[in-house]
Parts: sequence; structure tokens; C-alpha cells
Amino acid sequence: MDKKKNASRTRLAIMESAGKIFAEEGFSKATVRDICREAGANIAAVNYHFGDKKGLYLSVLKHYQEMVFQTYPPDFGITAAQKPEEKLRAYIRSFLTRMMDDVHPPWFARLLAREFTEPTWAFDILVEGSIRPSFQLLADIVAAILGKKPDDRRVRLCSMSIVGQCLYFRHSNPVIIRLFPREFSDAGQIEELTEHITFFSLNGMAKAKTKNKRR
Amino acid sequence: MDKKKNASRTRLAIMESAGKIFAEEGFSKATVRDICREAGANIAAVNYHFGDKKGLYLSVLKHYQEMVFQTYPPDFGITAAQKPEEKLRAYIRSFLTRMMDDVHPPWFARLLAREFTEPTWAFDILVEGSIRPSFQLLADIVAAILGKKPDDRRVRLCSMSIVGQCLYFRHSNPVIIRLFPREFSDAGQIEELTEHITFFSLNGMAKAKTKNKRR
DNA sequence: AAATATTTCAAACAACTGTTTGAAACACTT
DNA sequence: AAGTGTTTCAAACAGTTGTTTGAAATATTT
Repeated sequence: MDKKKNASRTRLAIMESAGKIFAEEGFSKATVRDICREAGANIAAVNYHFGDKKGLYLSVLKHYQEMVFQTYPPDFGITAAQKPEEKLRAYIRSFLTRMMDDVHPPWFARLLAREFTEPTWAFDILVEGSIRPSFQLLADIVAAILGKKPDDRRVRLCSMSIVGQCLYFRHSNPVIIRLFPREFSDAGQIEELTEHITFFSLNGMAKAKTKNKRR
Repeated sequence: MDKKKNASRTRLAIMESAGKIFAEEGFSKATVRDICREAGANIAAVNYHFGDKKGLYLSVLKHYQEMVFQTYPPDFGITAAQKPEEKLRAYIRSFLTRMMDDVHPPWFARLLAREFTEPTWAFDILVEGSIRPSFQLLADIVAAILGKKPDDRRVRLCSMSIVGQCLYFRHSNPVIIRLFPREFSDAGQIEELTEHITFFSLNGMAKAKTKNKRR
């Protein structure tokens, strides 16, 4: 019944092409015919190996999420010996790298971004498997910087501000390349972005330890 | 030939339901049958009044963009007499309001968010009509705060950091409600978000006037 | 009121979708 | 080599999609 352990050649080929096409087109626009053609497999192969289209999507999601999680764990490049400020810089660099660089597989970040704004029924898997652990780690770092607990509201707001900055360059890429056709085209500027976001955010949190009373 | 000026009853009804359904489902998943049913019109009405599905989408986009632009211009709530810091606060509040509150039409922000991450062929219209003017205004405010020119690279980076924070709460709403089921559910906290992002960003730019030399 | 133009409608069309089918090809064990 | 289970394949199926059609209904002009 359960074919999870079966790793036939066509099964793997389908998962590869499926991941790529799902990321490019989205779940509904991607067709099993395109996927099978690119995999060099018959049209019926998807239903035979994965039950149906949803089963294929789910298998792809779980498999490559695990793969990415192993090669790029949330605490990638972060050591216990670092000061919180350095941890934050490492976190941001890792975050940006995972999103924009040629991480394996190169299309996983795009598929994740797609689920971010337009979640399918499989979104919870990504939240629990990838997003929550990553966000939790950031919350811990921010909490250490602010001298508060990880579940403090201000910690969460600041964490969101940091994540929001990082995501902007991936999610809003279509906007950026139109607003500034040349300036932010290449992805080879992760270091500059890392420095900017780290600097911006550390300053942003600097005086936030005290209550923000205004008016 | 050109039916732009024709404002028959069914034509308007179709544009209304189309905008709503396009925003909910996206261009490709939205069906003309659903649109026409909700508009109380025949299936052939779309092709008769707008040529084809693309023509309908284009008409909806242009029409409601103009409407939103008139009721909520980019400089909404901003006066020349304000200090740059107050302008930034007004800009952020206006931005958040436009995205999360019940602006008319209430689905326009969602349609815009959809084009943001998954642009269709009509995206350039939104960039030039809505996004670029809005971003330009922000760049002017940030430039005034930093004491640089609007096309300075740091000004652009900081502007992106600000926009990124604002967009996070709209684009990543599916994530937020899963990570913190109760805490950030309601949209009735625009004031708190405005204060947080303004405070965070003003601090983030505070010392950025001087060159960011590190290491 | 007649004539003309515009709009609506039910029905059908052609293309595409995910899925199923049953036989053929293959792999492996006995 | 025969037998068994697994995998591939071309073909077809049932459903949905955007679009077209030609006649009927309505509105406008003469």
C-alpha cells in the first residue's frame, strides 16, 4: 500500500520536475501532463505512484522540506558563543541566503513563498516544519537583545519587523526589478542586505527596551 | 467599437463581482461562470462587454485603481507643514489602513497583494499607477530624514525596510494567524502597528546618516 | 409605428484538466 | 523457464474551462 519507501527512477524524476513546476506555476496551474513530460514519464505515472495530484504535491513538500531542513537548519551559522547581536546577523544572512541564493533545490524558496501568500491545504506542514522553528529561533535572539521573554509582544513585533524586511526582497521581487531595473537585479548582494537589515534592526530595537509612550 | 464609456447595468455588476472574485481566487482560478452568476448575468455577457476574460480583468484593474487613487491618494493625511518624522508616521498609518482596513473596494488590497507576488501580464499597470507613486513619496520622506537625495542607495534600502514591514502583515497573514492564533487576529490594531513600525524605523535610520563601517 | 441597433439568452463548441482502464512490458522469485 | 508481482503505456473518460453562435428580447432611432 504505502509506497513511500519505493524510490524507483521515474518516481524520483517526477518528484523533481513536479517540485520545479509547482514552484513556477503554483499547484492549480501546474499540470500533471507537463510534469510527466519533463520527467519523461507516462501521464498515468502520477496516479500510480502518488495516488493523485494532491498526493504528489504533498510528497514533494514533505520530502524537500526535510532535505532543506537538514542541509540548512534554522540555526545555520549560529553558535552559542556569539553575542546576541552577532547571532542576529548570522540569522539574517542565513535567512537571506536560503531565500535568494542557489540553495538545493533552487526552487524550494519560491514554492515556500507561494504558500506564504496563497496557502494551499498543505500549508500547515510548512508552518510547523519550517516556519515556526525558524521564527522561534529569531524570537529567542530578539528576546536576548531586548532583555525580555520570547513570547513578549514587543519581541514578536520586532521579530516580525525583521522577517518582514527579509521577505520583502523575495516576495516583492517583481516590484523591485520594475522600480529599479538595474540596481537590485543581481542576487549577489546578500552581504550588503545582511548589513543593512542587521544595522537597521539593531538600531530599531535599541531604545525599544523602554516603553514606547508617545503623544 | 470601444465600449469603455458604456456603463450598462450588467456591465457594472460584472465588474463588481469580477473584482471580488478575482481578488479571492486569482485570475486563472476565477471562472467567468462564477462571476456572471454572482452578477446575475448571462455567461456570454463577459465576452460581449469586455471581449474576453483578459479584457475584463484589465478593465477591473484600471477602473478600481483609479477609484482608489482618488479616494486614497498616496499623500493621504500628509501635510507640507509636518516634520519628516510626522510625515513618516502618517505615511505608515495610511499604508496600513489602505491594506488592512475596509477601504473601498475592500478587495482591492488583496488583488494588489496577489499581483505583488504573482504578477500577471497586467502588473505594469499597477506598478506605474499605484506602487511607484507611493514608493516615490516614501523615498522623499526618508531622504528628508536621512539628509540625502531620494535616489540615494541607502534611502532606497531604508524605504524598502519600511515597506517590507508594512507588507508583512498583509502578505504573510496566513502565517501570522497560524503562529499566533489569537494575538494578531483583528485588524483593529493599526494604531499599535503604526507606532511600532514608525518607532522601529526612525531608530533604524537614526545613526544611518553616517557611513555604516563595520568589522 | 416601423426600422434599426443593442443587449440578453440557452445551447453548443473546442480545448484542456485530472483520472481511469486494461493490456503490454518488465523485474524478480521459485 | 514458468510464474508472480510490479511498472509502463496508449487510449479513453468525465468534468470544467473560455468562447462562440444565432435567435429572441429590449432599447433606440427614424
